[in-house]
Amino acid sequence: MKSYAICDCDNFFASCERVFAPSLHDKPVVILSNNDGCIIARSSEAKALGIAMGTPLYQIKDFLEKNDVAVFSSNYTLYGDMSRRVMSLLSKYSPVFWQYSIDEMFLDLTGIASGNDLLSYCKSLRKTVTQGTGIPITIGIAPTKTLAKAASKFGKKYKGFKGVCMIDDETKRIKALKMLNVSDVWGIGRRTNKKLDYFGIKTAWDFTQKSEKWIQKEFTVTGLKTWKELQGVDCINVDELPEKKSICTSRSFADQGLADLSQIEEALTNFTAECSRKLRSQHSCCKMLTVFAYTSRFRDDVPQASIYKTIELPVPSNDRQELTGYVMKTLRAEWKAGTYLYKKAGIIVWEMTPDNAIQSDLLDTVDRDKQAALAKTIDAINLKNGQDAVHLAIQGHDKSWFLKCEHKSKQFTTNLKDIIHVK
DNA sequence: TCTGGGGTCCTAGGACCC
DNA sequence: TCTGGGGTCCTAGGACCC
Repeated sequence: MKSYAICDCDNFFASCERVFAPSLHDKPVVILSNNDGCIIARSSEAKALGIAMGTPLYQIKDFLEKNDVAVFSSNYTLYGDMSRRVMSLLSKYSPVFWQYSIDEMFLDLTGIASGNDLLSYCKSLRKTVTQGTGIPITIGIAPTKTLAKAASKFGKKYKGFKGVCMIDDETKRIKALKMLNVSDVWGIGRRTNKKLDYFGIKTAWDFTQKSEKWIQKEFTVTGLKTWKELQGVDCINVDELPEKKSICTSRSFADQGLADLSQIEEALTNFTAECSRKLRSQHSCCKMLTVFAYTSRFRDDVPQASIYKTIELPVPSNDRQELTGYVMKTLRAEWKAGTYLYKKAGIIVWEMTPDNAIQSDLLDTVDRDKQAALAKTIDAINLKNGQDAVHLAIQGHDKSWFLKCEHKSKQFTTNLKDIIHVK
């Protein structure tokens, strides 16, 4: 039998902020999305106040003030760095691990220990992470990943588990399934839950009592995988080091949005720069590229428009200048006459190939070696002097379209000038 | 007035071919 | 002009995750 552990940071973004603001230890904390738009993370105290995920800030601004809630703009540099510290500690506890998200990691603990020994192993792991980083975590252990996720739900909900919950025999499995709402099962979302509700399926246990055939018919292969995993059959496999199949860089624009082509051009050029950097960092080139821009779906008082155009590159690339050229050409070709307030835009790249295996085109006139050398040099300069110290002219420098973030904490861990002073 | 960003996987349906 | 079915490939969009 397999043993998987899911290690999940508690209220990750809020916990990161609290590491550097200890006075907020028992206080409600919320984190805002880009543009300070809506709530994307909450401390347990904030959850207890009934603040829902995704609530627009303007709707609850007064409520936050009244309840003395600490408010932060998102600081992804800080969260990314804290995540790296946590993941590095976790990965020392098993040769087989898989980082599932910024704040979660699966460990394959098969054969490392079992029963009470496995429990102690994970308790010591939890202590190491909390002491080493200041971030509290919860660990769920079970023979399948879906059951491990369920175990971590219980670990978070019931304090008696002290952050480590294990489902390792039939009695515990059945008990857990009967206590678990089917909507809380990993892989069951809102829509599926609605359908399940219609069939009178309330708990994970109810779900597992249906026949395999029926599940397959109503919920396709995805539902069937979840069904099997809940029975204890390990069938969700993951790559240990997954290469991304697509990379997306997109943003919403502040306030009403942007109307001018030149502003969207500037924004998209910056997104392209970021996207090409992500491509180069995983040593990939992309063959396909999508450019998109939308007006706000929440507004019916202004005209709506959307641009969504995919192109195929003659030769796969990860070069900023070259990709920018394609993006500009596509945007200008798709630009719609009339005045529209674009609220969001971005680019997606996919169909990746390794950057050392590019099949060049006979008609390709670009000197690929020269291009790669230039990109490498610019990346090195920017690493040393700050992102986009060297940039394309069209990227602009006033960044008028750029993000609103009025409550941002400092880069405590990644910028020397923001380091904490000890008196 | 203000409402996130970045992923994966699956399927329905259109285009095309025989 | 009428008449059919089956296969593949592609893509937009849905559903889910954090």
